[in-house]
Amino acid sequence: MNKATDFFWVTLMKWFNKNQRSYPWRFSDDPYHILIAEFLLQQTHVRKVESIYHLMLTTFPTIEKLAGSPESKVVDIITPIGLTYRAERLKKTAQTILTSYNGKVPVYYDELIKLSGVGDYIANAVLCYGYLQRTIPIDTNVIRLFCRYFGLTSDNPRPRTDKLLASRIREHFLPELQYKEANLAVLDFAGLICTANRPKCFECNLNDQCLYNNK
DNA sequence: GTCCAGTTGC
DNA sequence: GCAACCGGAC
Repeated sequence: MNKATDFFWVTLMKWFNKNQRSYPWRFSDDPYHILIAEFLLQQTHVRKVESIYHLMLTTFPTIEKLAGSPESKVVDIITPIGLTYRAERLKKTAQTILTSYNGKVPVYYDELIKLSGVGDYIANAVLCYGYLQRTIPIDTNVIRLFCRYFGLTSDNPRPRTDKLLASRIREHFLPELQYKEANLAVLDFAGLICTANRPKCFECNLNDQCLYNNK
């Protein structure tokens, strides 16, 4: 890893140690909990997910419960956060895990990605947070932060969907240790400081070397 | 109006 | 590859 990347991670982790956010799903490494959390979090502000995550897990404490419950019961719970088609995918995925994987959330990317409603991001999130594997789920926050700081560009009008960009980040800018913490640090930093609108560059401790701030 | 811990199907 | 999906916050 080069010096600039090293400085980025060291500084970011320093910030994270003082400012990290606390969410219930961060206290679990149960792949089922992670799967539920990531399903709820897609295209949805974390604030809103906080309020129903607990209800989801108390209502469906196990994969068996979720697979055996009527879809409408899931819809009722997630209606307040929108994208209710997630209910059908959640139930379908629970059933698949039950019947095809003996009730255990798959450990392989190729299997995860086949589940209904599970794409590249959720598959990597389950592997990283649930199975503590050395991978990074790349979402809109990761893309935004890296593009700004390192001046990465994309031909794609929606950079967050740019697969080439994602592979470049995976290849060149990943930390060597503490994958889980590093991922969370990016999410928190991007959510609190390097926000989509009106980023708080004035209170950013990375602003010295940030290409976005110095452009 | 834009954005959100994205995924899917056209 | 890209729009559509959904509700609420800013």
